[in-house]
Amino acid sequence: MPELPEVETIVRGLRSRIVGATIERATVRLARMAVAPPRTQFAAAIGGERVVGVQRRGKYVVIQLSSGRLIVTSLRMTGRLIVARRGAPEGPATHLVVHLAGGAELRFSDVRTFGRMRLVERESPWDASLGIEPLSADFTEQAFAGMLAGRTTPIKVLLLDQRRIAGIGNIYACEALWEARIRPSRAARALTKPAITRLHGAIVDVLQRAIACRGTSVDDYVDAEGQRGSFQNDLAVYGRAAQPCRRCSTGRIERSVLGQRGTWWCRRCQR
DNA sequence: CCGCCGCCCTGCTTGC
DNA sequence: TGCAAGCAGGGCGGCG
Repeated sequence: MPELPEVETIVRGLRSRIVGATIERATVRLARMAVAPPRTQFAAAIGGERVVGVQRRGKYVVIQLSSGRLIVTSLRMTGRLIVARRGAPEGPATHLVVHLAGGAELRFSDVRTFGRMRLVERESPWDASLGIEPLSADFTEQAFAGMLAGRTTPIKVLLLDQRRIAGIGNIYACEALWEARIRPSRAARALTKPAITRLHGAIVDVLQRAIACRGTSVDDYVDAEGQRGSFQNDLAVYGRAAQPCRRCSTGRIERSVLGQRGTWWCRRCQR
């Protein structure tokens, strides 16, 4: 499940490998993986473009093209973006290949086929519905407090809402709430000022630590070079049902469901 | 604007 | 042991 730290790691890998390269052509093997504006063929449209930059926005990989257009990729749960030499062994479920001049290719694979690669016209407000970047200067404690004010939504559900904060997924929502000692089901508006301060800091901290570990590989995630991350070794709660809490050691990690998503937490030290 | 629900899809887990 | 049903989950469209 690529979330912000995984996508950031992928983007950094892509940046050093495909910026400056010219796109010769693309092969779309599974049509629904490639979305383009009406009456535009994705593969034909990107042929001849040059890659001028690679950015991250929330959980999206944004490849900037010389025409000013963007290739915006959503990896969802099992999507992978890997750069390889032409002819090198190919992983399973490779549904789209972008062939680059010089013999490299960008491979987009996805076992569950939920991922999408979208061609976006220049000046398009494609990310208008995405919220604040949690690692940017805009993510102040005051801005965060403003999102929570008056909301009865469980705090964990709010953390997953990409319209407010962009990039947090299930793993890091669980981990940040544990670090801040806040129960995931707590109504957002019920957080005290000290709790908001702790959670704001925990979000930034856990995301930065995960980036330093090149992401969490609990299942499918690998970076642009096909390498796994290591933050799965540092997880305090996610996927650790029935195991002792790493902080209080007497509490056992519980699993419940919030907003249709598995949620892991310590009943003893998260309130 | 807001929140909720169902759908998309396939591999793994569960239970008989 | 074998098989089918159930489950998982990010984003999006539809609905109230």
